[in-house]
Amino acid sequence: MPELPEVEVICRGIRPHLVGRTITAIYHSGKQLRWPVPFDLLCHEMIGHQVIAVSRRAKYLQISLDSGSMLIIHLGMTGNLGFFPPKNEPAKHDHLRFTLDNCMELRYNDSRRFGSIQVLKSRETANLEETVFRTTGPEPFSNAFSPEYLHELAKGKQQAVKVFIMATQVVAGVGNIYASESLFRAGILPTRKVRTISKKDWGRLVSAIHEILQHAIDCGGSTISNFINARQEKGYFQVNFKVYGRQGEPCITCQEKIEKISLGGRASYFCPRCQK
DNA sequence: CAAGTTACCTGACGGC
DNA sequence: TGCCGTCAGGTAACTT
Repeated sequence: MPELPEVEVICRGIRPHLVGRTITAIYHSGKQLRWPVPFDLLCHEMIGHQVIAVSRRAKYLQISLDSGSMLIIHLGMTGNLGFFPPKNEPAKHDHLRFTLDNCMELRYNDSRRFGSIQVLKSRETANLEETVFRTTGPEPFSNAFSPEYLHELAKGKQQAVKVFIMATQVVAGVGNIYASESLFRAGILPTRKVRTISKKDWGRLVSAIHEILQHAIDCGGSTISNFINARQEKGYFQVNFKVYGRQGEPCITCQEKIEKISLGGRASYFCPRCQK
């Protein structure tokens, strides 16, 4: 489900309801996510502790506790978080429920179970950039994500640019939808080999990624099938899709038919006239 | 090495 | 109505 904008929307949505709250109980469906859920550790590090911060790095949510420990949550393709009164019956695929001291529950729902939950003890939360995020590229809104950085990293590489910008080692948080949309905005074909892209075009792409991601965050993310924010509201960026899911339809700019191809095993959409 | 493919899992949808 | 194949917002572990 979520790319960077959706994770950011969830992060901002849950933060005011979670910071300052103490976890009083945790329930687990018993089902494994991407990795087994470290349930005993989760209970030990969280129950009786207060949440002091909620943040995002790449597509991961970071929940910091007053014990110094940290919960790192990835939502995979179909994961979501929301608050519910405990008397509400848990939904199918609610795999974790965190009861709070204000009698609400934070629930983690994930039908495909591609998401993950990690618990870091206090001494493991220092230098996350050298440990957990050692192989994760810069945030797209950071200064490190520059045309110079991309141009240097692309030297000698044969990779298609769409596969390149979706690689988490290159830049964090750009998934399948926003990769296609950003390349359309930048006027670059998704199949272009990265070694052939000029620094000027990398500049266009960096700007396009900034604009697309920011617009999507402002729209509350994209809701394709089931994305909803912490208040159970849908995002509406999907009405702004210019190429994603529009194969066969006319390009918004030139009326040429939008094409769909597969790159790196992922559906990729582009305008064969506007993108070069 | 880089680059391409497969696996993980459930649900929705289209064709028959 | 249902059965089957395909596809889906991600990522890591394979193979080539």
